[in-house]
Amino acid sequence: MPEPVRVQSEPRRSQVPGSKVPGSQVKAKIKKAKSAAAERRGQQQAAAENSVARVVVDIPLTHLDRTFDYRIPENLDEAAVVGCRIRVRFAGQLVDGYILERANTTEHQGKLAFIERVTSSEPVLTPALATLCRAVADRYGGTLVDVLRLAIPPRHGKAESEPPRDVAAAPPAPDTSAWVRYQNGPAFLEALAAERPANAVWQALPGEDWPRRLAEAAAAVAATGRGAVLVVPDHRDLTRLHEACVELMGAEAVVSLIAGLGPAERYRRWLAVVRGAVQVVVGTRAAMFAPVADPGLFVVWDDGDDLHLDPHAPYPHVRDVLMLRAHADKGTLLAGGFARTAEAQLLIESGWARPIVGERAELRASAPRVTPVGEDFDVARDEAAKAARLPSVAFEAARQSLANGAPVLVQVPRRGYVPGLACGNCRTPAHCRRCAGPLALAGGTDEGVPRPPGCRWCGVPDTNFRCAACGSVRLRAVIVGAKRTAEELGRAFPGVPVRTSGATEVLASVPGKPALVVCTPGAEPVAVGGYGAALLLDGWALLGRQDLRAGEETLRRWMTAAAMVRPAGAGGRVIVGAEAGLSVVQALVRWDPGWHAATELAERNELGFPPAMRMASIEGTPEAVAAVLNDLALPDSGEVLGPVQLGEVDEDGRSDRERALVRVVRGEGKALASAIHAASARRDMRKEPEPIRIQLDPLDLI
DNA sequence: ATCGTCATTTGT
DNA sequence: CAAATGACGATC
Repeated sequence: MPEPVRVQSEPRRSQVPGSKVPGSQVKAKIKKAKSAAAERRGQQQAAAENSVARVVVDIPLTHLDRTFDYRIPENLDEAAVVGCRIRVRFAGQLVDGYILERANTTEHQGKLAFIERVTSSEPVLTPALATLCRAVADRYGGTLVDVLRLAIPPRHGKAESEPPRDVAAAPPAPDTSAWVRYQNGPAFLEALAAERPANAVWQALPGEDWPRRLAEAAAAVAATGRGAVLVVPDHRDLTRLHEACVELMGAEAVVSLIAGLGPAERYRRWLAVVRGAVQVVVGTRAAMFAPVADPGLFVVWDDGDDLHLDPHAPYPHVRDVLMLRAHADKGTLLAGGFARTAEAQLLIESGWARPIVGERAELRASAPRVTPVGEDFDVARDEAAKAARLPSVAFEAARQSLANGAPVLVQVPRRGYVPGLACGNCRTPAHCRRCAGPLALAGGTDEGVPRPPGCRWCGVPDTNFRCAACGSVRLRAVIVGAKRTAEELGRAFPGVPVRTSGATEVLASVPGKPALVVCTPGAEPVAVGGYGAALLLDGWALLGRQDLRAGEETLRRWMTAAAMVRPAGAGGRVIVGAEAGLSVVQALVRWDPGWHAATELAERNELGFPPAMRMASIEGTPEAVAAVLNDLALPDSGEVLGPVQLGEVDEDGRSDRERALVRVVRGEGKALASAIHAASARRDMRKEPEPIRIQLDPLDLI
C-alpha cells in the first residue's frame, strides 16, 4: 500500500530567502523533503481501538532497555498484532522492533510517532516468551533485546507462508516401569502424570538408556496435554534423544531444534513450536527458550557440560534458564546426568529439587569394576605394552575384554591440555632426573619470573635440563594426543582394529566386536552391547588443570565414559590412571557422584566460590575495568578480587587486558545483576568506546 | 541518525 | 543585544 507522495506548498518557518551560501540551498532542499515526509505521517489516522503499541526496539544499548510507545495507524490496525515484528523510526533511523502489547493510553508526555510498517503479523514474541526473556535479562544484568536475539531465530518469509503442520494428538501414557530402579523415580513420574511440580536431580545408573528414560518422562507429560523442553549438550546426544522420543511419541509430536540447520529450516521448526503444533521440543542450547505451549517439563542433560553456557551476551546457562521457566510455568525441572555438579547439589541441599538416584542393588548390578592405577604402577611385561607405557592391570583388562569379543574404550586427554616436554633436538621425552617422572611446564610466574619446568610426579623443578639421549639443553612442548596413543596401543595389541574418535572425526557408535576405541573426553562412541573395558589414561592431565571445576569435570568425564562399560558381573572393568587416594578417584570407584558433589559444594562454601557465592567477571582494558569497578554500586556483601592481567604481559609488567571478579553472597545475586545493568547503562549513555565484557556466573574462574 | 535544548560565539 | 553556531543528550 504505497501512499502517493504529495509535495505541497507548506508553511515555511523563518527560512531566510535568497541566502547566498551555496550549501544552505542544498540543506534547505533536504529539510523540505524531510518535513514533507513528516507531514505525510502527521496526516495518518490512528487506529480506533488500542492504537498505542508498546514497542521493544532492537538497539543493543543498556540505557534504552525499556519499551517505547508508538501510534498504530488505521491501515496497520489488523496487521499490528501483539508479538509481531515491526519497523519504527527511532531517533531518525528505521529500526526493527516487536510489539510487546497494545493499549489505549500512554505515559509518554510528547507526541507518539506512528509505526512505519509491520514486517510480519506472525506473533513471534508471545507474552510468555517476553516474560521469560525479560526474566533472563534481569537475572544476568543484560538487556531484553540481547536475550530476544538468542530466543527468536531470524525470520524467513517463505517458511512463514507455508501451510502450518498438523497439530499432533497427545500420545498415550508411556510405560515408565524402568524408573523403579531409582529412589524417588516412580514418585517423580507420578508427579509428572498428575501435573504436580517435582523438580529433581537425576543420577543415571551406569549403562542406563538415558535417552529412553527422558523420552518416557516427556511422554508422561505430553499425555496430560502439556509440553516439554529437553536440552542436551551436543548433536550426538540430540540424535539419540530425538530417536527415543520419536519411537515413543511419533514423529509429529517432536521437533528437534539445533544450530546449523540453515535459516529456513530453523525458522520453520521454530514456527511449528510457537504455533503450538508440537508438544515436545528436543534440542541443544538455543532450544532452552523454545516457546512450547503450556510446558510442564524442562530437562537439562549433563548440566556440567560447558556447552550449556551460551557464549553470547548475557551468557545465560541452560540449567538456570530452565529453572526460571519451571518456576514461572509451574512446571518441573529435571537435571540429569551420570555425574552431579555442585550447582545441582545445591538444588538438592536447598530443598528445591529431590535426588533421583539408583537403588543400591541396582547400582551393584550395573556398575563396572573400577581399579585406580597410581604413578608407581607395574608396567606390563609384554614388550609392546611396555613401549606404550601401559600398566599391567590395564593391559590385562583390555586383553580380557577383547577375548570376550567386546571393544575397549581408551580415553585420552584432548590436545592442548597440559603439554608434556621433550628434547628440542631429538624429541626424546624429558624426564625428571630424580624420579624419572614426566617433565611439564609449571605455568604461572614467581614474582614475574616464569617458573622452570617441573616434574609432574615429584614436583621438583628442573632449571637446567639436559637430554639423556643426545645431551641437548633445548626443550619443546609435546602433547601425547589420541593419534599417538592409538599407534602405540595398536602395537601392543597386534591384529586388533584401532578406531579413533576425537576433534576431527567423532564416531556415533561402534559395533560390539573386539576393537580399541581411542577417543578424547566427550567423543566416546556408543558401543553395541557396551564396552568390555575402559582405560582412562593420563588422569593427571584432566585433574592438573588450573580450574575451580577440574575435579568435578574430571569425574564427569570419567563417569560418562565408564557408564558405557558392561557391569562388573559381565566382566566390565575400568582402569583409571590416577592415585586411589584422591576423592575424585574414590567417587568413581564407589560410583557415588552425589558424595563428591557434596564434598565439592562444602569446599566451595568454605572458599567462597560459586555456587555458594554469585560472581561476575569484568574483562577489558585496565582503564575500562577500573572505571566499571569504580562505578559499580555493589551490595553490602560485595567484594572485588583482582584485577589480574590476561594474555601477554610486556617487559614493563603491563597487559592490555585485565579481568576482575566481584562476588556477593547468593542472596544478593539480584542486587549484583541490577548493579551491573545500571553500570552498563551509564557506560552506554556515555558512549564509552572501549569494549568491555561483563559476565555473571562465568564458568572459568581461575 | 536527528531532533531539541542549552551555552557559547559571532555580527551588528 | 539578537542571531548563528556548537556541544550534548535523548531518542516514543
